[in-house]
Amino acid sequence: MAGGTEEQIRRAAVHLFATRGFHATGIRQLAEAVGINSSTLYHYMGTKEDLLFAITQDSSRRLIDAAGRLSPALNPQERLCGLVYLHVWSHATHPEETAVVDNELRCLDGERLARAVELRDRYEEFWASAIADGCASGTFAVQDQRIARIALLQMCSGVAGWYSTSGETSLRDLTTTYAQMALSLLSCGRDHRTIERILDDLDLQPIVAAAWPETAPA
Amino acid sequence: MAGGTEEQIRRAAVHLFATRGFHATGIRQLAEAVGINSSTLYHYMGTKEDLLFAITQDSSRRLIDAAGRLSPALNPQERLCGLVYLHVWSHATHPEETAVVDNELRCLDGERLARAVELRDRYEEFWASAIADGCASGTFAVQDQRIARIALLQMCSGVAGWYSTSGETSLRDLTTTYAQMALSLLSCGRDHRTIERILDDLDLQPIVAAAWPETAPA
DNA sequence: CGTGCTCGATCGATCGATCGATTGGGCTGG
DNA sequence: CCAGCCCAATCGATCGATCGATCGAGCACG
Repeated sequence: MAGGTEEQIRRAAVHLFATRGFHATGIRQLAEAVGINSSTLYHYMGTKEDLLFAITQDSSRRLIDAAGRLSPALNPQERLCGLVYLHVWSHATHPEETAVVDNELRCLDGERLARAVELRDRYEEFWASAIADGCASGTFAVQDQRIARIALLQMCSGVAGWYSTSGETSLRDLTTTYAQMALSLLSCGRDHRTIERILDDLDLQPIVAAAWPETAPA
Repeated sequence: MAGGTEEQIRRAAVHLFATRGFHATGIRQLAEAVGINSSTLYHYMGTKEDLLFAITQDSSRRLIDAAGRLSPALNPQERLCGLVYLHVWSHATHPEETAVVDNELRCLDGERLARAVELRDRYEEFWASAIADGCASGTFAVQDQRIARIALLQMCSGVAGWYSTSGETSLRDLTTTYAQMALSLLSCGRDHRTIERILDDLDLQPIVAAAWPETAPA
C-alpha cells in the first residue's frame, strides 16, 4: 500500500502540485505529507523543480507512448476515437498527474520548459495528422484544422478538472461521450452506440495496460 | 496612455498573475513593473489577495453582465451563438484577465473562493439553460447536457491561451469558427456563412461596448 | 499647516537548500 | 562467527534569501 519512500514523495508531490500549485507547495509541506523530515527529501530528489520536471516528463511520455501504440492501419475516424479515448481515460484516471502537466509547465525554467513543450508538440502531432487525414478523405470537415485540434484537446483535458470515478458517469460512458462530441465537432456525427462499437473494436485495453502498468491489472 | 497609478497597478498585476502565476509574483516585482516602491502599492490596494480578488470579480461580472444582456427572445441556437461569441471575444481580447480568472481562482481563501465560484456558477447557468432549451425543442441533441456544457466552456476558454490579435485569424473568423464548432458539437451543424449571418443579425457590438467600455470606442 | 503620496528601513515569517552528526542493516576479511 | 567497515537513510540545526506587510519620515502642493 505504502510503497517506497521515493514513490510516496512522487505521489504526495503530484497531489500537492495539482491542488495547491507548484509555487504554493512548500518543501516542508511536502515532507510532512510523506511523514519525513524536509532534509530527507533531498536524499531522493534533486531540487523541487527537478521533481516537477520528472513528474511531467513521465506523464507526458506515457500519453505519447500510448498514442504511438495505436495501429497505423486505422482510418481517421478510428484513430481520432482512439486518441480521444486515451486522452480522456488518462485524464479521468490520473487527474492530478495530468493537471500538473497541463497547468504547471510554466514553472519550469527555460531549457526544461522547452523540452516539455517539445513533448507536447510531439503528442499533438498525432492529433494533427488524424484530423488532416480525415479532412483530406472527406470524413471530417472543419473551418480551420489547427483551431479544431486546439479546441478538441482543450475540451478533452478538462475532464481532469471535474470527473470523479465515484460519480454516476462510468469511464465507458465518459470516453464514449467525449468521442461522440469530438466526431460531431468534426462534422462527423455518429450514434452513441456506433461510437461504443468503434471503441470496443479498437481493443484499447492492451495499450492502456502497457502505458499505465500500475493500473488495472485485471 | 499611462493612466492613474491604481490603473497601472491593476494592469501590471493582471499581466504578472497571468504569465507567472499569483504565488510566483512578488510584491516587489509588481511594484517594479509599475515603477514605484513596493510600499507605495499598499496606498492603492489592500493585500495581494485583495488585488487578485478584485481582478477576478471585475472580469467575471463583465462576462455575466454581457451574457445577461442577450435578448431573452432569442431561440436556443441564437442564444448559444451569442454566448460563444461573448465568451470567445472576451478571452481573445482580454486573454490575461480571463486567464487569471480561469487559472488562479484557487489562490483565493475560503470565503472569497466561494464568492468567485458563485459568480462562475451564475454564468454557467446561462449556458445550461440554452443547452437545455435547445435539447427540449429538438434543435440540439447530446448524450449528456452537463458534460456538453463543460466541454463547450473548456473549449472556448482555451482561446485565451493561444490566440493573438496579430496573427492571421481575425476576431470575426475566430468567433464564427468557435460558434460553428459549438453548434456541431451539439449535433446542430451549420454552414460557416450561416453562422456569420446569425452573429451579424444578433448585433452584439452594443453588448460588447456596454460590458467592456474601455475597448473599441469606434 | 495639512493632506495626498512616496520612500527607505525594517518587521517576523517562511522560503528552498545544505550541513554535519547519527543510526542501523548488510557486507567483508580474518 | 565476529570485528570492522561501509553506506543508504534520517534528522536537527541552520544557511542566505526572499516573502508580504507595516511604520514613520520626508516631500510637494494647495
